[in-house]
Amino acid sequence: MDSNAIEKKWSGRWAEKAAFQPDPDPGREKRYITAAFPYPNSPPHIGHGRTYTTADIYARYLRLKGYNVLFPMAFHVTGTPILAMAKHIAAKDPDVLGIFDRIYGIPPEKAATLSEPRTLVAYFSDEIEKAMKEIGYSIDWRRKFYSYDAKFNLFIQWQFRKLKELGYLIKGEYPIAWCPADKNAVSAHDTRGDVDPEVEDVTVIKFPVPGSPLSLVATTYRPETLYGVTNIWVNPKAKYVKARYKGETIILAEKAAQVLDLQLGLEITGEIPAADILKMRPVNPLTKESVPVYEASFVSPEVGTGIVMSVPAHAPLDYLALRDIGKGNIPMPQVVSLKGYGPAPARELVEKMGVKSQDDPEAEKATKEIYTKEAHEGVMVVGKYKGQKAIEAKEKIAEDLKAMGKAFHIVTIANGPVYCRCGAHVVVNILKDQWFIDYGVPEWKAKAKECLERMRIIPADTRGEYLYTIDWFKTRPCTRAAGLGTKFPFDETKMIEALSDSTIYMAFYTVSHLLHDIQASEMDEAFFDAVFLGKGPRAKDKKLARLRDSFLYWYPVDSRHSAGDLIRNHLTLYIFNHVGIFDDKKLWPRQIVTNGFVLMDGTKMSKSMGNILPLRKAIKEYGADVTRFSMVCGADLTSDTDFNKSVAEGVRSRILLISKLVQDSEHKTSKPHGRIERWLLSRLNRKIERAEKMYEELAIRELALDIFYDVVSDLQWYAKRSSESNLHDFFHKWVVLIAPFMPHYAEEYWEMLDGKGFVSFQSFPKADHSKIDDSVERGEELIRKVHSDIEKISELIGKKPSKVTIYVAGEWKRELYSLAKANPSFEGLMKAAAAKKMDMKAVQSVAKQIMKNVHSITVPLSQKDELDALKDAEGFLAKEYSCKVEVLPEEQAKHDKAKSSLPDKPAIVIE
RNA sequence: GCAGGGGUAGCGAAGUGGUCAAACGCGUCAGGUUCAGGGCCUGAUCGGUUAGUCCGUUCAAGAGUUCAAAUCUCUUCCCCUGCACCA
Repeated sequence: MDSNAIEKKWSGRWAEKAAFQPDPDPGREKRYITAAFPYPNSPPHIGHGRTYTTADIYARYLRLKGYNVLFPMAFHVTGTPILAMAKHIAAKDPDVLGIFDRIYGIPPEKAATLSEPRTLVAYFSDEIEKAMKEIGYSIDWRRKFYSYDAKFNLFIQWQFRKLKELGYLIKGEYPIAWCPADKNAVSAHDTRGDVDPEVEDVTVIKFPVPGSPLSLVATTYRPETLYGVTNIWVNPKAKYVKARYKGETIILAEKAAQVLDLQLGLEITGEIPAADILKMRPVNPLTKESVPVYEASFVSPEVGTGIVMSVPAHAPLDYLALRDIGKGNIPMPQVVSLKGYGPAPARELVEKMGVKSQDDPEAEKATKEIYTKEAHEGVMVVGKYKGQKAIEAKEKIAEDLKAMGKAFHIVTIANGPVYCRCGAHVVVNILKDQWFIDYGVPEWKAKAKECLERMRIIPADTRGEYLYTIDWFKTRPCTRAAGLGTKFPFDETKMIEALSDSTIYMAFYTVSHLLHDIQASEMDEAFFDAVFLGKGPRAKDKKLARLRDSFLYWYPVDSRHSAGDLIRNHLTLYIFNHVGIFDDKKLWPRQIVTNGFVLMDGTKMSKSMGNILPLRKAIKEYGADVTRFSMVCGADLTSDTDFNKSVAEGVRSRILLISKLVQDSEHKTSKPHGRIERWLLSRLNRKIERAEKMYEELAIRELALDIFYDVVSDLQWYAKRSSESNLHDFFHKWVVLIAPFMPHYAEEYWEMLDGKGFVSFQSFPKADHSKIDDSVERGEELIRKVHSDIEKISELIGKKPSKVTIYVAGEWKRELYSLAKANPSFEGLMKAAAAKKMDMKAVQSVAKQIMKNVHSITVPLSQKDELDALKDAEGFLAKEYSCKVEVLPEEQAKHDKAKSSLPDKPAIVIE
């Protein structure tokens, strides 16, 4: 059977019959499944497939359970990455073109035509759609849209108007990493070396200079150490300036002033030579002490304010700089006590490490060590917060100083210096009218938590992560200056940011295919209010009733699927926005399912490694069903799964084996079921019973092991044990069970087995309890054990058996097991046996065996059951070892060894 | 640092108190096959031992609870992920 041909055949038929294009059907219960929509800036690879495959398996399972199931798909094109990709292509970026060529097989000529964002989107979304069709996702493609479609834009703008009405949209200041040359926000992919600029608040403390209106402003990460300041540092090689800031005149480095101007609004009034500063005696605002100003080379005019306060007891650099100018012996007031150190931990460590000077690279190591240690273990020994932890005092002191006007804070690049690709030094800018969504509103948070509580979360142990994220969300900027998507309705020069426009789009799917005959101009506030909220002036509009009905039929989303990394943003935003926009709790999300990633041959797929397997290539090479299988069955839902050739090959060869067996059992026969068929069906019905629960819990891996791998090994055993194949009944049930995993083969098998209609729409098999037969299964286990024992023994004695005799333990030995259960001690058992007047000599040796596992005794099969099983296998065993095989009860023994037979462990005599 | 998740045989990965020397898959080794290779089949794969057995030592390290621990408790070490404007 050629898998690609089968796939084509069945995907063709599904499409032809519009099998997966459901419409509201009030007579049937619905299930609505969505997965995070793809971002088409490159072709799909197998890593993209896991979430959708999981969702599709689930959707297909629910269909078998009789639900009317909707599984739609669309494309997310919002934001800058598509623009960036188009730009790279336009610039003929060799890296990008090389990856397309080598990995995805897109020749440079073809790639060159994709320099327009919309062309690029069209091409890659088409690739994704094709791949998704080829792999057999049961998606309703009628509902497809792009997040830059005009009608979708109107929907999103409506959403934002609602958020504003609710008071969730606010305007404020926001610090961002900024390139002063490009006059643009900077993120990781805009910087040299792809450094992600981290912004960080830093405290600046004012040291007023007596007798003048001036203040020196010192930057510090450790305001609590202000008690221990001995002096101020400036760099004599740097230029310093005076600047007006909020009615005061402050002194700081010129470079610092330029950088900070953006956020502080400084007016530079003149230069001031470092030599003049060195003569000043500024006042510590906390201790009111006058301190000298000294020079130090470690002070960088670009970091902070270019002025640093010196706390030699706790800052290695400060101590080193003092020592460098011959003042290493001045008194160093202690601020923080640190276990294992004396009153000046910085000096102690510096001496211990033998750091040479402030320019010694070791100085940084010492600094890091002291800072982290003191932050976590340090306790204040002076001041208002004496006795408190340094880390707590730090915040409080900074707040106190700010409240008194003796300090302020600035925002800097924590991991600086970072450079823009244009070469400019990245600084921090404060955006004055940035729009935010305020996820900090307490009622909103409370609703989000309520929703979470009502929701089913799979895997269950990720629930805490959602809760954490809900708590952690504060205000979140929701617009950007550039990118594709939707214009922000209250400032059309801005675009709605990419995570903010994809929070309730699942509602849009319910009507997206019904909008053809509705003009965009008609889709106003009242339109969306009517369709999605059922209120407003058009709520009774008959024309909109169909849309409203469709929405109400499908909503809420019964299961949302995504990779686990989206819990921290998208999935939590999804919860927030649903509970925010939709008052009716019946419309709130019901379930979220998250999964891990796909590894390629054990390592993370990456462009630089070149180990990316394009999805369409995988499908072509291994077939759709094998690819589906290999993507999701290798690991638990949460953990990463490995896609590799040998796993895929293993799946394929198993499918081939099954195909062969199905071919042999195409038609129903009237042949009766023998013991081995009964065994197989017993196993199958047990699996069916378990499978339903596993499907409900999306225990994909367990399912795969149980209803696929395990079934294959059952079938292999069956093939050995049976003389002729009689599997029609078995497959008729099993094929439906496995169909969600391998829909194409399942359809093909179903057809071969004379099934009617699509297997995709059959009923999930019911476990037939009358077919579950414990003794048959245990009997078969026994046969397997005996089979392998014969193998072992004949190998050990180094000869092929010419005759095998199997002695089955007598009934009295079995009775002993029951007695042992009631009397779980050696003496107890012996007494009980004596009371039954058993042959105590024989009992003793059996009892010894039993006592080994007295706490976990299982009652063995009866002698008759064991005999029946083994006699049934006589022919099989004889064939296996090409010799005569005889099964006898122990009582008919012709050999001493028979005595050592035990329940579940017949004696075997090989001659 | 904070939060979350982990450390099990050569590898991946099950296993949450007894039936565990530990599923399953891969790899490796041996044998078989109308056998180039590959595939397929059978067996082995902690050490020792044996007519199918039994014994010893294991589940990051250490301590404890228990008749019984990979599984429960405590301590330590190590690893991974996230920490915001990035889709």
